[in-house]
Amino acid sequence: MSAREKILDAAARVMNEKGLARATTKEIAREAGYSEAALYKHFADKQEIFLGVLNERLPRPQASADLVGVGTVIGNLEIITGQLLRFYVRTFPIAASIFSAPDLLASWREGMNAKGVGPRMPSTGVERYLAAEIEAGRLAATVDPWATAALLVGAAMHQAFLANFEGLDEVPDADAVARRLVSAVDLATP
Amino acid sequence: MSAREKILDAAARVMNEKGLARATTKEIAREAGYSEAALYKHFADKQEIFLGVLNERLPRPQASADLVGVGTVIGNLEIITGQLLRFYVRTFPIAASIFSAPDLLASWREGMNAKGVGPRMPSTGVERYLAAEIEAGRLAATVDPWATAALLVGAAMHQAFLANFEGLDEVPDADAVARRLVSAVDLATP
DNA sequence: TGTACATCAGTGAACGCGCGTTCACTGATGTAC
DNA sequence: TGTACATCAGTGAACGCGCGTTCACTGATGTAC
Repeated sequence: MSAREKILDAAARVMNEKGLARATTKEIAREAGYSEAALYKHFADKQEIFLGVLNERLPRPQASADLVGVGTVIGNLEIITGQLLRFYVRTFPIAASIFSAPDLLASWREGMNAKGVGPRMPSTGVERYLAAEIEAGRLAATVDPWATAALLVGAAMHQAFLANFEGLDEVPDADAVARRLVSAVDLATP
Repeated sequence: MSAREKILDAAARVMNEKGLARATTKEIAREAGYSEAALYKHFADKQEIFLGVLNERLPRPQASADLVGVGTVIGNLEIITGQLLRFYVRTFPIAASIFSAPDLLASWREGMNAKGVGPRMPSTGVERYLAAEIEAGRLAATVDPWATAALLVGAAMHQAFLANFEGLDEVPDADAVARRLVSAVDLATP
């Protein structure tokens, strides 16, 4: 593994364990097993290390397009919601940190915009899945894909927030929570 | 207004505008119109200022108990969801910041636990409201108060997060968003 | 094959700066008699 | 009423420290001929 990758791994670990405020060049270098000076052979400055972590070390949400038409819609939404709970619980600590440094947040947002990704990916993914199931005649046309996606994705993020707030690294009984959330949305079949 | 209150106001403003990372004693003092030394006449250290802001300057979620039995359940949930959107959009920047400083997060959590409040207040509030409406016979007993509250509160927080991420200070079309979210949960009447 | 040189990841030590905090002090206000 | 003293919010200047960053250097590896 290249030094660059080791440094990003180390930085991600420090950010997760000690928080952005204590993710200093000294800590990152120590964790990576290099001198502080070595960081500057691979990154222009500290902010570039953080951007590297955000862009290359945050978990990616899973795509749900391949579930269209298979199994049951409710079963699929339970799977998707479970994945979202796991995704957000791992993403939250670092992603939330960034709000303490508006400069970093702005750089990250610009980078994301340039690549056409961003924090709406999970909800637009679920929205597209629901629209496809309506199209496939497996879900009533009265279902609002945007709102339903907003509810499930939002609830997943919120549960992940609560778990992180309490110092947990996973949402307790994630699958049961996912089932209960899905059962409370309005999902008429045609 | 006492110096203590002015300092807390100033700190809250700096935290909102420049972020926790740049909320230095110098900035807070300047914003408050005092010398840095004056801060230490009213607070033991910088962390105590931050805890003061968290405990005394974060908006409080509104209670929804007084809505039971009046108007319509759906109308009330739209009002509640709209309030949640406004609550979270103002709370989010500072609350999220805290995840960059786990020490501060831990102190805050302990203080909250001691007072019996915490980040579950909005969802338990909505949950209690729904349970009361079921009790009052205005909502089917098949509705799951916990899950319904988790969906609406979660979606509100998520929409607030998206707005903040984009640098906005309010959720666009909050009332329309609230209506659409409420319409997508399963709310059978008896 | 041997030799001279170029490249480059990595380092120890130092740099200046801004941070949180403390110090000795001031001056206004209150209190005792 | 006047005087002596106590209290206390607030300050300017300084403190030491840890931060991000740079510097001159090393030594291993690759390359030309």
